Amino acid sequence: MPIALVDCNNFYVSCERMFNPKLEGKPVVVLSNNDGCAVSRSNEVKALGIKMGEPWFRMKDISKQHGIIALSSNYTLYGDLSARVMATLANFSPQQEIYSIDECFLDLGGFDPKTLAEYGQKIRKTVKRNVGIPVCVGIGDTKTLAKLANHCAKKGLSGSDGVCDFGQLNSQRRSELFSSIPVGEVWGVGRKITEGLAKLNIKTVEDLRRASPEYLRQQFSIVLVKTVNELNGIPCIELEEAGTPRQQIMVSRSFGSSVSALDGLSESVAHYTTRAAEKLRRDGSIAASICVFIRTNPFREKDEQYSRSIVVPLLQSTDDTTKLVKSALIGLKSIYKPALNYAKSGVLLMGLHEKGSAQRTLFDDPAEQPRSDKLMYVLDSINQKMGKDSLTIGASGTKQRWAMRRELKSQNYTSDINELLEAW
DNA sequence: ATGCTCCTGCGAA
DNA sequence: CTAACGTTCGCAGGAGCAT
Repeated sequence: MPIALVDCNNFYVSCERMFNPKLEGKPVVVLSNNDGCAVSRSNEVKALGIKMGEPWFRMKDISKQHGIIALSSNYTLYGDLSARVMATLANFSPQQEIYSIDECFLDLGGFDPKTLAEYGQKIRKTVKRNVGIPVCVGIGDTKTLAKLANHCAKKGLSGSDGVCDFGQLNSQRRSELFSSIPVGEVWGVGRKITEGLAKLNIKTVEDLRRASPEYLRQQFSIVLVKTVNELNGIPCIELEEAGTPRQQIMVSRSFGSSVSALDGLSESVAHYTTRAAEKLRRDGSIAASICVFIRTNPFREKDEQYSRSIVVPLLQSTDDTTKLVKSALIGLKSIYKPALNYAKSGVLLMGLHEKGSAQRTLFDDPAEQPRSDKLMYVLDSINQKMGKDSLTIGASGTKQRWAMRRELKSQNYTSDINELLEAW
């Protein structure tokens, strides 16, 4: 059963180029939050040898030399364009799994196997024309093979022009191709496992494909065995369609500059909890506990280091921002240590379950739940109508000096008419 | 021996 | 001028505990 993996090329950079064509043909990087390090690179930047995750301050010199254009990440824009790409791709298959912001799997079972490469080209042309984003298509009998085929398509391996269909290869050609690909390119094989495999002299995809599953099970984990099966065309990882809500919700950020006082940390924690609670309500879930963490900057080795977290159980599972914030701030107070340079804080909502299934406590006030629901409904409605944080809780503060740096951000072209006009 | 919860490591984008 | 290094999610598996 063939599966396609469609992946956008240099997605964030491609989004920026769509609304600013002057960036076309030039070296462009998009930076992570806080303008920290490279998370998306144009081909020109890759050619200069700049690696994924390279810190911005360390590439400033080479950037000046080659006129690299750096941009802060603009998730409002990328999220919006992602939704357009996914909606377009949904037309090409009855079953779609949106795997990340820039890629999805499509079930191509039932299509004529001989025409799949052609179909892949049609997908590419349609997305490019309708949305403006370039994509590559990989096709294989399992999700792992589809991912690998996509890698080949991106690299232009085995004569592929943006589309690679492993179904077209006979076993001889496939072996040759797999022998030329380092094992670390396989989905599920990261740094550690690549190291471990190298010790066993398993270095290419072909080496891994032919390795003994029993031996790998003993040396590694069941996950790697599944990967090997998938490389051999035996499906072990199902296509998952949307529906199952998340099991945990994390919101955390590094600060724009370090924070020492409890006040500043409290504001940040209240703010992240507000964001997390919004996601929670969007999922239709409630949380049983909230974890709060703070930490100093491990890269500043001269600073005293400190990293603590605490789980605060809620008396009753809830999706109420005010209750979650109260608990989070109690937790924060208990782990706060004065006179340190904190670099980051965050919250994690845990023990999530469906809202309908709330366990009630013996001493419930029956009027309380509807009151809370009504308040959250009003809060969400106003913010949806008037914009994020039009109405928010006082504990988040107003100055937010800890807010992250985004000095190089482009406009919100697709979600704010004034910013679009400004860009013209 | 079995089943849980909590925590860490790993991988992914 | 200096210092400046991301975020969010799931899964596996071991430790620790209770039964």
